[in-house]
This record gives sequence, C-alpha cells and structure tokens, in this order.
Amino acid sequence: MSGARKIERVVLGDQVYEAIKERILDQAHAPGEKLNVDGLARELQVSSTPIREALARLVAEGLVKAEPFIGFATAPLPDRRYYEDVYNFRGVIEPWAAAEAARRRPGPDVIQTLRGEVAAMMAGEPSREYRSHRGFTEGDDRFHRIILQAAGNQVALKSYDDLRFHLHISRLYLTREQDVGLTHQEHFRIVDALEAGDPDAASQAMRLHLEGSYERLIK
Amino acid sequence: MSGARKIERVVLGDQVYEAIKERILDQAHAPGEKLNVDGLARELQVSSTPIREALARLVAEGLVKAEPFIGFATAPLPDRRYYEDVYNFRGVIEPWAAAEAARRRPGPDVIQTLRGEVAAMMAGEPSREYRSHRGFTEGDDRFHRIILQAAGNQVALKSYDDLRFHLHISRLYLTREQDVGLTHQEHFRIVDALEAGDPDAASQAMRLHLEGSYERLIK
DNA sequence: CATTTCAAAATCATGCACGATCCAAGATGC
DNA sequence: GCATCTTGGATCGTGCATGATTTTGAAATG
Repeated sequence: MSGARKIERVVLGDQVYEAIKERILDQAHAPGEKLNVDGLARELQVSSTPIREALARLVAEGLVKAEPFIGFATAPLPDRRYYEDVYNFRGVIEPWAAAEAARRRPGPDVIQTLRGEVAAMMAGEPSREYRSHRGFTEGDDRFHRIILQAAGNQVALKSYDDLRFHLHISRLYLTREQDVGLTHQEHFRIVDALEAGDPDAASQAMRLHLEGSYERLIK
Repeated sequence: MSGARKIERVVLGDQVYEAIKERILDQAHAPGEKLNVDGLARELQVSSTPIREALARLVAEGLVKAEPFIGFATAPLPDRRYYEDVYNFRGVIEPWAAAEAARRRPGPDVIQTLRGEVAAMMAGEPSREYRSHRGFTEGDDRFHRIILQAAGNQVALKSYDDLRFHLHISRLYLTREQDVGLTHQEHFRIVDALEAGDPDAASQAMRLHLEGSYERLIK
C-alpha cells in the first residue's frame, strides 16, 4: 500500500513540450525567432511528431505563433498597448485576489512562503549575471501566484497563469537593476496586510505595487 | 488592388479542430466521453496526425482532457465549486468591463448589435426544441463577449474566451425554460446603461445580471 | 453455480520514416 | 531592371510498427 508509488508514464510529447518551453524562457530563442521542426527534432533526438504536438500546445498557450505552410516562431515581444491591457487587467484581478486572500486569513505556512520568496529575491546577486536576473523574475512570478492561490479561486488562478509566460519574458527583457529595491518594499507591504488579515490594506498595497510595476516596465 | 482576394491556405488540422469543437458544442459527445483517435480519423476521412494536433489544441483550451497512453476524452461537467469560482471571477471582470465600455461611449453600431442579440434571443422558439436552446446559449455568449470587446481590453477579452466553452456547455445542459424572461430583462438594463454612457449603472446592472444568472444556474 | 484468476487477443495511443505539397530565394532570360 | 523558372528546404499528411491498455473468454477455485 504505502510503497505503491505512482509510476510515471512519460510521453515524449510532454517532455518535448517542457524542453521547448524551458528553452524559450531561457532566452535560447529570441522573440519572433523561427522554430525549425526538423532542427528541434535532431537536437532533442526525437522524431518530428512529438515536436509538432508540443508546438501545437505552445501555440494554444500563446508562447508560439504558427503560420500555415511557413512554420512556427516564438511569439514576438508584445507592444506597449498589450502591456497596458495586461496591467489594467491585473489591476482589477489581483487587488481583489489580495483582499480575498486576506479575508480568508492565510495560514502561517503561506505567509512563511511569501516571506521566503521576498527574502530570496533580495538575496539575489546584483544581477548583471543572467541567472539571478531570471531568479528574480521567477520569484516575482511565484509571489503573485501564491496570492492568487490563497484567494482560493481556480479560475482567477488560471487566468493569471495564462499571463505568466508573457510577463516572464517581458520582465526578462525589460527589467532594470534599480527597480529591484522598490519591488521589494511593495512586496513587503502586501505580505504585512495579508498577515494582518486586512482586506482593504492588502487590496490597496497590491494596487500600488502593480501601478509601480507598470511605471517601471514601460519607461 | 480591390480584386486581390486573400487565398485561404487551409491546413487540415485547423478544419479538424473546428469540426471536433463543433461536435462537442453540438453535444454529439457527452461530457467525459472517450474520444477515439482512429475513429475520428475514419469519420473525418483524414489520417490520425491532424486529429492529434487538433486534440492537443483542445486539451490546451480545456475542452478535452488527455491521459497518457489511455487517450483523449471530452472534459467532464465541472462541479458546483467550479461554477462558484467562475461566477465570482466574472463578477469581478464583467462589471468592470461594462463600466469601462460605458466610459468609452460605445458607438451606435455596438448598441445596435447588442439590441439585435437581445431581440433574437427573445424571438427564439419556446425551446424544448434543441436548436433554439443552443441559439439562446450562443446569443448570451455573444452578448457578453461584445461588451468585453467594447471595453477595449484584449487581455480581459481573452480571459473571457477561455471560459466561454465551459459556460456554453454548462448552460446547454443546465439552463431552464423559465429563466429566459429574467435574463432578457437584465440584458435590457445593461444595454440601456451602456447607451446612456453611465459606467456606474452599467457596472451595477451587470453585477445584478451575473448574480441572477448564478442563482438560476445552481438551483 | 458464482466468482476469481489469468492469459491471450483485440484495441488503441504513440512515435517514426517517407512522400507530397508548398514557400522562399537564387538563377536565367528578355 | 523586371518577370519567370528552377532548386533547395521546410511543412504537412499518410501509413505503419511498436508497445501499452483493455477486454474477452476459459479455466480454476470456493
């Protein structure tokens, strides 16, 4: 019984999907770059079928664009208009989610995890270094995602997940060094409000953070 | 110039995708029903590759679930918890979108289209008839979508589109006859507020409509 | 006789190689 | 210099081989 560990049934398409996603998030492919199916097949040592399946999924998620009879390419960096929409949207969802999370009184484990993320983001090397740059971005991702999770609405969580990759990439290409300190402070205030169980304060802190985040992004 | 019609390069995978989606929305496959790749290939007169590509996309959109080495199946009807989340989420997004749309003063063509949808939904046969049942559902879909569009935020629009199919199916399986009249009145109030360019009234009308809609759905 | 066990066959998902089709770019002709 | 042809390369679709899963059916057990 207890020893019955679940056998991992591995489908090649899944692994290829993860591999390509990782490559894009690793900036191994620039935005808008063409993705050669045969080339990927050779590099990943599989046939073209799993590649195409994986790319089809990535297309549906918006990370990859497909042109009939021409091929696949990584999604281009969105224009300013798109970011404006994204932040307006987040400005509606996330303050609400933060209030909801505060109302539900997140457990100490959640607070602990959030503080851990904040601390880890601060501890990152002064990043001209690529790795820490990515580490910062991923930490920010997780921070916001945890709050969406704590709000307990799976639909809202999914809508955030759909934005994550685009946000991840844009942050990767557009984040500046001096922004780190400000982000840090804003995150702190959000966690404090959550811990205090104060919905209004949490909502307000999140709103301010997103506004600041947007300002930093577009300049 | 004017005669330069765009040649539609058609990929089989796209057509298969539309065909299967249509089948699911047509209730040709019950929720949770298994989808046989070879069977679909024979029925649609194509090989299995386009089928799998289409199914992979449908999986990414949540209409179809995939289990490794077992196959594909249409997504099961969600539980009550899910609908609660959906309507809480819509209760945040759509009132905001309605206010935004009112603020932008939608043109007379948009108002006209909305009134057209409302009228068409009312004109539908007293539906024990299946067709009009579906017609009602699709009309409701389009009504809400037009408002999201009028709000001018493509991210919010996409988040709604991600919910549309699930909503469509649940409405198809769960809508009652006596609900039609109430829906109709609520839609009217929303259009009026949009036409008047009154953000608060639009937001409020949308909120009431969603609350009513939710009540009708879960009982 | 009902129920369980177990093996073998049928069914089906998955991945691969190959051929057909189509796009892009360089070469040729005027 | 412009249009047409040709070649290279890539995508798209098909058929088939392989391995996993499910079902069938018969034997064995209680």
